[in-house]
Amino acid sequence: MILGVAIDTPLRRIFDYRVSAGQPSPPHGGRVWVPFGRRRVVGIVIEYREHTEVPAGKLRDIHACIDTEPVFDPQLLKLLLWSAEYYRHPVGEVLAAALPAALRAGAPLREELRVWRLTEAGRRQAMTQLSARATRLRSIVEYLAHRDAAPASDILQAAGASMEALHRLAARGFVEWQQPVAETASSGTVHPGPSLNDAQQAAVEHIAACLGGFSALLLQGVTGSGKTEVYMQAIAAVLARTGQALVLVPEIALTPQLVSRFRERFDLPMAVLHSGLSDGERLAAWRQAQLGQVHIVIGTRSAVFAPLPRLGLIVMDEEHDPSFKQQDGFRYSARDLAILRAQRLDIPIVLGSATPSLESLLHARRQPETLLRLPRRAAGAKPPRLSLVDLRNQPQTQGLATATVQAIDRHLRDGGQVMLFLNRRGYAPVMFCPGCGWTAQCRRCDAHLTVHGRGTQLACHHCGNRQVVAELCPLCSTMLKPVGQGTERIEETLGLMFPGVALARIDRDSIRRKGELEAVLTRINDNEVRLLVGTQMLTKGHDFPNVTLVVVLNADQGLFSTDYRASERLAQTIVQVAGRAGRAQRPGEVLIQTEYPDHPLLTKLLTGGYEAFAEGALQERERSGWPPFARIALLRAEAPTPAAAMQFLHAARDAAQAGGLLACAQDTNQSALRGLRLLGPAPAPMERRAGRFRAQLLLQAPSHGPVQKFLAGWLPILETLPASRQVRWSIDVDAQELF
DNA sequence: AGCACGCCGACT
DNA sequence: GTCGGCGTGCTC
Repeated sequence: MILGVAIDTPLRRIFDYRVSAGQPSPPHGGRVWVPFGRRRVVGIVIEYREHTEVPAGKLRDIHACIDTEPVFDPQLLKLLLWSAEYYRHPVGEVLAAALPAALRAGAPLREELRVWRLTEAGRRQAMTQLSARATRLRSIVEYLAHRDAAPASDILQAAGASMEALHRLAARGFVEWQQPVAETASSGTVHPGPSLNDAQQAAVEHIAACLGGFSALLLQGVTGSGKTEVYMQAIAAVLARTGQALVLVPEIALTPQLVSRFRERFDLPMAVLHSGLSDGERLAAWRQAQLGQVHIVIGTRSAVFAPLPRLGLIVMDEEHDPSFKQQDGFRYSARDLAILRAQRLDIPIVLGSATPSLESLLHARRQPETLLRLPRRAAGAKPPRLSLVDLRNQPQTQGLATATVQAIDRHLRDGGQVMLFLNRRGYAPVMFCPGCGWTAQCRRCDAHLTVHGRGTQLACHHCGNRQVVAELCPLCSTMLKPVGQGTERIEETLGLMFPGVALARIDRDSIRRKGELEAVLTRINDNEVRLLVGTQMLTKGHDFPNVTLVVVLNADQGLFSTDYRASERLAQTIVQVAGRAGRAQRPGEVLIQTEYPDHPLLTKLLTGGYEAFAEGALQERERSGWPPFARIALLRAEAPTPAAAMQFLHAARDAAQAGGLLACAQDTNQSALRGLRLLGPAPAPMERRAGRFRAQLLLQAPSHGPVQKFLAGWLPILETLPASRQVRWSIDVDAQELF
């Protein structure tokens, strides 16, 4: 019998192994130990065959089976195999990404029920009575001597012994096993939620009516409209049918507060899955999910692969968030895979957002019955009033326009809280020489160094490189000057303008440890802090009931980007930040500082809100042939020299030409590659990063069929290109950021 | 990615 | 005379 085995390696193929007739054969989707080169690795069986093309001299036997049951159920395995193919990523790495590290390393699938310990006799006499030559037995005793009890797998691994050795010790009365204490089951009740408004009620009823079949529902609710409440009541309906629910959120930062709201409502076993867990915690959560012991799983991106035997509903919160697309390695979109998973399981998925992705809006436009709207804020709070502050015609102090300062002062005196949003951490983005125009650049990136610590330190935000700042210009010895504003400097300026007003800054530099964010948020909600400055961190999900004024300090950054998605991101950010204002009784005000008050993005957003902006953006995308009206993939390359990266991409392009792949694309009749184009290669917008030069080649087609067809023919050729050895290259299907 | 083999510079 | 640099070749 021949097994097709997926191995955690960047090689884009599976490896065939033999299993002899007498050996126990592992299940499909189960793990095996196999010899691989000179290593012994864990692989996952994904094919059973009678024959193989592999020459007999190369074919090897598997070493051992690890599992008697699959680690991935057939549905999940199929989804993973599909993903590997779709994202053109090596299967072994894809399967590894979906498995907790412990299982990747060969840990048992099921938690071991037995723990082994030394008996009293073993503790006193084993070392003296055991033969000096029984090294394995002695090391087991030694291992157990300084701990209470341990599962067999730990003991055997540490002692390098086999189960037989443990049994021999048991026979001599030196060790014994016992069942660990069973966990207490939770009561399994769902507390009633608050009463819903009409829109919420309609949404919950609609979702509940969809249970048991596939539908992709967009829950478009303005910030503060009570989306979480809708999720929870919809989940209650699934639980009532004994189903499991999967809740996906963009960031770990959002999980603690969401989890605590869920725990208050659901007195049921739940699990949390995110990158902040230890290997042991992740393994435990994964096992509980797989055994169906937990009813709800809340997790970040990779939780889309969580094993859930009775999955009945998927909820994806902040569905538009870019962190649902993995940005390195296996570049999957958790959003797209969650929809696919729901479709294959024939269950509904709820995509929630105040600022839906254009993909979701297009889908809702084509199938209006899938759109659920929450147009009003839940607690009867009024929507915030947005206005622009024209930076061209008034004096500013350190990036704060006079009108802005006056507004801040007014809100503070009225007893409100003020939040300032600036997507730029540090003190100043540039260190500049007034004498000769020199600026401090990163040695390894095409970027300015950012000034930190009131001008005492320089740091590169792209490669992490840090250095102490020189006071004088290295060229002309003039005193250097920090130019522009970051959150640190805004904090300093506000401190001088509003002495005595308690101030907090929230960004990656000020929030270092776990729990620090929570602590600051508590101080804010207790009204201890009146002025808040922060980056993205402020925009995501947190509730600030006392904030009455929100200021967006530099909206202009995203207005003229080359990235086709930048304007969508900017609009989403502005609307999300604006949504932080006036969530309780007091009405909110939002000020957006700009040099371009007539820019269509801003005027659309102000007069018609996110929907008007999105409408315009969709028309623009349709006209120019970008997603969601087309599909793209990006071939990225990075190398120690700019020439090497470009050479590889040119070679890749030529190879497509030579292989006839592009000729088909230009053929106007029924070619499978119709309408496909290659654009570039071109250097990345920031060509040099961390000392490596980056370039990209863009693939564009009217639908994903041609993209897939093209990549299937192209990738095997790329692997054989001589130029590929000089570069690190990767393919990004449905790329979201153009480098 | 690992890991080993293999052929040229500064050291016990 | 050896330790060790990373080029290149392979993994069923």
